[in-house]
Amino acid sequence: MATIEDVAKLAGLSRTTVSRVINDQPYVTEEKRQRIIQAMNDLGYVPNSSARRLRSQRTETIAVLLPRLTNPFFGNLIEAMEEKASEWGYQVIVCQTHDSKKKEMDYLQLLKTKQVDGIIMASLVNDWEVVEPYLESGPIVFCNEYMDESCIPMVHMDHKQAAYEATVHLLEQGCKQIAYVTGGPESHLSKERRKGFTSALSEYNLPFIEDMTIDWAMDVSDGQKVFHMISNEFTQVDGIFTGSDEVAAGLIYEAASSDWRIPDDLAVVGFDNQMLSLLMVPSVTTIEQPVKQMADKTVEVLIQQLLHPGTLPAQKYVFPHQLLIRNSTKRKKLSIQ
Amino acid sequence: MATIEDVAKLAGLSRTTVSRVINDQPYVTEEKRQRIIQAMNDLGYVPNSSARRLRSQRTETIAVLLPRLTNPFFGNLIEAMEEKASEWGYQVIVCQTHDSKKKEMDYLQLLKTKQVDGIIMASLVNDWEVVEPYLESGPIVFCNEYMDESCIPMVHMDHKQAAYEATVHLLEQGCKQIAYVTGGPESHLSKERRKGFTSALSEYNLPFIEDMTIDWAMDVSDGQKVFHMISNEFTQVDGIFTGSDEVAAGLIYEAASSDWRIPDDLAVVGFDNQMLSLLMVPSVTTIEQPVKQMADKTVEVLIQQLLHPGTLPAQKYVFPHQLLIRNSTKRKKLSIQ
DNA sequence: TTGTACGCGTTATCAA
DNA sequence: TTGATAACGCGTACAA
Repeated sequence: MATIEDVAKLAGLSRTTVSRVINDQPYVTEEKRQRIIQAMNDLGYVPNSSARRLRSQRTETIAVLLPRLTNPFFGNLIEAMEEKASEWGYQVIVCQTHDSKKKEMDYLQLLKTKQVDGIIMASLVNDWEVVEPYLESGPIVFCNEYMDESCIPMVHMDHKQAAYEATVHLLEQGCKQIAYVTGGPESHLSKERRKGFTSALSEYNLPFIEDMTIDWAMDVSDGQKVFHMISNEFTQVDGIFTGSDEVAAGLIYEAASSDWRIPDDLAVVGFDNQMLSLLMVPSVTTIEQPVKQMADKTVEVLIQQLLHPGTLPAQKYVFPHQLLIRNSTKRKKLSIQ
Repeated sequence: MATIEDVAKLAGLSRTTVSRVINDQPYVTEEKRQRIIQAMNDLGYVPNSSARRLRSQRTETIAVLLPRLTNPFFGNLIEAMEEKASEWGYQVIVCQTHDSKKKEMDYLQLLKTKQVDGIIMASLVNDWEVVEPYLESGPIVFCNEYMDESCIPMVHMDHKQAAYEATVHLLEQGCKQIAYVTGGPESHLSKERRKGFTSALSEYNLPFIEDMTIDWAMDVSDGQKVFHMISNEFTQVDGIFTGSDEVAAGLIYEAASSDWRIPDDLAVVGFDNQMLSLLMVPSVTTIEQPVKQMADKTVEVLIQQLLHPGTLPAQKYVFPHQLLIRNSTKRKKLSIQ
């Protein structure tokens, strides 16, 4: 492994001069610059990143915390983040918390130990008071998840409003008994969604029925289970608000081999507008999130803070969503009425 | 930022002793150990990772190169890899090459610059001769992709055999004109698949027709385009071998709004057994890959090399696949015959 | 325009 | 059982 010292010796110059060439600094004669470049090539020299990090106190690496990559929403998110970060010369470390408080804390340690310059939290299961101290070690930005009491930049959409709109849509289709199906931990985000759901209900003078709430549904197979629960125990349910397209898909898949008709017996809305939701038969009404824009903005905001600390207010960046009405809720009965 | 020096001073001991405590080394009195632990807590001391890296020449980080995370196969792959790596205390850097030779090389540089200890290549677009020199800087393991001329560990399944079986299945269903649809660069892997495809054809005395080959289909929307090409230009086609479930899904989706019946007019096989392939109507016949096992083995092999260099032969680990026959190829006509 | 010398924070060696 | 000291490889005041 050739070091800067080796290059200097071979070129008959000092480490300093070599360093200047490496970092494109002025005050080096063209002739010597060439001699050094030659020497670097001859030796196959590459600057040692660990030494640079120690010296500069910067790693040019960020960590992205998220629950799990299996969820395509996060897959898309990190894909866009990696691309954006790479444009700025930053590496991205993937950190799957699996909604575990401990794992989330472990990954936050990356900031303290200086393995990363900053952190994006798209997973948030710990309370703010335990996260906050890490801010001393570097910037943190929330993406998707959010928390009012914190004072850091947040990039997300209005989940409350989105849930509200989806629920109103179900009600407009004539649903009288809507089940609320969600998954993952009780995060601030999921609370917001629930608020939107209930506020739509109360607008239609309907109560929120705790019995018709399921809080463990995260993927397709959970969706299948949900359908069986409903068709066995809650036969009066005629609409479902779902926190994910996967759950909605599992539900619809299972309904196909029953005598329940979707949307007429059961209207279903998903969330995220995954490819899946378009391809299902019937296609799934869902909420479109501007994933790429949110990812780009998040990385931008974080890197901005790294490059120019303290110049950015702890702003909220709220992105627009869109309710995509598809066949899983379009009731024919109604259009005839 | 407290350093080891600060801790030493506060505890009234030397850096060396503190270092011993940090690294759980013997030869420290219990009393002094406690004093040091106390001091560390008081100062909120955390060892600086950059300094450790420089000193130890190890980063405890690996890079995973892959084409893109949008493809759920790679999403699942890296999810499993991150989990496994995390068990060993290793960080994972995501590197999306987008099938670009340049990006692939750029990411390989991480090894040279000592930003990572080792690399997993699940993307492989460069020739072996340009990849090989990087082996000097650390171990590389192939996953999914492979290359006979190389001499490093490879973890994958038998794509040739898988493609062969899928094609034979189409032929058994009575297909006479099978289109070959693939995407991405001409990798060794895709060549293997094609070999399997052609060898099945020739076994049934059918020629490989270059005209009925499409090499740019990678996702759902490409699948839709493919269907239109076929229904407009190649109406004689009655079966399709597809390199991905996404393409198969797009094709099937588009066929639904035409007068083509699947599988009777057109039988379709996918690849990877994504959730999607099960949920489509009709469900998609596909090849199941043992993603998690492959991911685990790959990480295991790489870390093995990091911990005990030179103890492992450059073996191939070939995992079994499985042809899952579903409705997109099960012809009713035939079962009556 | 170039070089000397120090420090970034750790750990390993060796002597006490 | 403990500590002084020398690396690890690089960047940068400061001096020349």
